[in-house]
Amino acid sequence: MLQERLIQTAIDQFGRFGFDGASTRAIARASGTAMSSITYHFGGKEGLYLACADYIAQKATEQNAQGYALMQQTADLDRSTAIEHCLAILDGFALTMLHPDSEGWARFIVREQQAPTEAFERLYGGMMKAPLEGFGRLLAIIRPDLPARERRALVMLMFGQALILRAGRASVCKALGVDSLGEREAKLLRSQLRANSLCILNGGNA
Amino acid sequence: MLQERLIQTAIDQFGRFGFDGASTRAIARASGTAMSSITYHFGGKEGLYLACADYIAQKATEQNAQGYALMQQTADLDRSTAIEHCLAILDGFALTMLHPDSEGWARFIVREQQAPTEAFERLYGGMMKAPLEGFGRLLAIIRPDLPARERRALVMLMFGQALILRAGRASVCKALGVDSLGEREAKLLRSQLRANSLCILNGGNA
DNA sequence: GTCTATACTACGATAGAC
DNA sequence: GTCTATCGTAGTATAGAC
Repeated sequence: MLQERLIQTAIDQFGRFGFDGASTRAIARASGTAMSSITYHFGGKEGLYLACADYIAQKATEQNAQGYALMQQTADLDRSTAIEHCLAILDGFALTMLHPDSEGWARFIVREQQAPTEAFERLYGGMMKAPLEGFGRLLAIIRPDLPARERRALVMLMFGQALILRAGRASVCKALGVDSLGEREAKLLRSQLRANSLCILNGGNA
Repeated sequence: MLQERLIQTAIDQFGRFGFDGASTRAIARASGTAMSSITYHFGGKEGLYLACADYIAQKATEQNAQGYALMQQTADLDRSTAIEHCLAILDGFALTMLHPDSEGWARFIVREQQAPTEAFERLYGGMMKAPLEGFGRLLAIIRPDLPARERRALVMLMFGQALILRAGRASVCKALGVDSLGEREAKLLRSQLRANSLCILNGGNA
């Protein structure tokens, strides 16, 4: 479909060059159509930008369906099961951050976080709010000693460990002495993330 | 000085709009000079961009002088002192990420990490390499059980917890239910970061 | 629906006055 | 060293053909 092709190209270009740096001409050309198609389908450059945010949120939600499942029925979970769910969710997030496919849209999101616009509202509501709150509910089971405020802070810090794999990718590569993160590095980082997370989750009882 | 004013303005504009999105005209205008001054002093837009990277690395190094001090003499430290040094360094990094002043140049760096250019080489060599390696040496004292490879991964994951306070600022604010991170939130996040880090550093012995 | 053609604005680089 | 003026290029938006 033309609209989808335009959006996919646009996500890459907006992520790479930013809203101002990307050009509708180049996006249209790379999508094999004329620039005025963007005006027709999305009303202009800004409409296309917002459509990109919606598209990312929708695709991410679809792709992370099993992660969502782990966060839904949190009512009657025992502690060790909740811990395994947390570890699985974090590992899933790390896998996404490590996966080459996330490069394009992750750039888009990281850029939005630096200077949030209307597009960020759609991204947060569409793909972040539910997972973060679900993770927080699991934490409530695992660390009942922590007040809700501390729990919310803890959620973000734990996700930060995985976020750096994308947002600080260049530094991670340098620090590990590699040009890119391959299978070997992914394995290393994921197992270290799991170990760290276990320490943190058990922190209240250590 | 005119050159410094140009650089400071440019860091803000490049960080906000990216290399292509920022305009030399706007940078010059906001600095109270003509666009051709950029050509004269820096050779052009790209020269100004690289000068920004050098400026950031230099200022960050100056400002973090005490953090560097904590990482130099690592030879004969006992374990609990090394732990306190690690916690202090991480807290210093978190403080920088939380400080409003870092907003401008942090945006510049986060952007560079997404699509590294020559400027990233200067940033890494000028302000990241030494701190990350120093932190790694402290970790070698604290967690002698960990191989060097695992240690390097651990360093990055730990810094990730603090990095999200800048790179994922918009999400952190949303998750905490605030519009911006004030004193209250800073205190909360820093103490939770300290608690997490203690758990991780003691992980090998728990 | 998708194209071409056009109007208008802004960009970076550079030459030359002072 | 800093300015103004100008050139060539590229941006978005829009009108109108098909």
